[in-house]
Amino acid sequence: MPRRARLPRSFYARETLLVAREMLGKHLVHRRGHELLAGRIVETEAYVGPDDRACHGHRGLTERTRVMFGEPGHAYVFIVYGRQHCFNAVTESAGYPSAVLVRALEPDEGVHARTDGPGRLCAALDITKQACNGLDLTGDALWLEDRGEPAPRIAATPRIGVDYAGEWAARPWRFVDADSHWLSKKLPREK
DNA sequence: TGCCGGATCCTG
DNA sequence: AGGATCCGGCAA
Repeated sequence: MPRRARLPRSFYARETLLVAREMLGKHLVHRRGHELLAGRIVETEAYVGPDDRACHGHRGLTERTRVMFGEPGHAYVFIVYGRQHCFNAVTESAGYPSAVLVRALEPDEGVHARTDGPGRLCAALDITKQACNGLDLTGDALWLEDRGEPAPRIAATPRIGVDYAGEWAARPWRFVDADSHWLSKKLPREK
């Protein structure tokens, strides 16, 4: 069995909006012992630098956001509302806080629970802050892979759950596979 | 040390 | 529509 083609660090070390779009259609894979838990990414959000009021890095470097300020191609996993874990891939360059949140997957290998929503997909893939925050995405535990599938049709909307961010909340930095049935929120109906 | 808000989810 | 739930960040 050939080693799976993980996305290289150079994939992540680029403009966050571009990475967020290109992550659609890639597969997120978590190795848990002998089994793999995986899903096809159908929804992402970009969090872009210290000026973005919705980005955790906006408030500066803290213990919670340390990974986000580090090298690209690492997992930034945090806990919200006491119970939900959220998975991000760190982007751009060290010192610049930016990441792509994965908000929904289409389940494939080993996954039976719901994967629509950032907290649900982490539960379904057994991604936790304790075990996964800071993991190198070019390593053997947690990674993204390109299976050579055609790029999906992409739609952009404002990000979810960041109304506190003022004008930044309106920016269309949520990206979805426009043809997916596995999104965390429905798209506005097409004309 | 204490308080407050949150990149969500579930129930009713 | 509203409550659960608890950690991190900041003020004191």
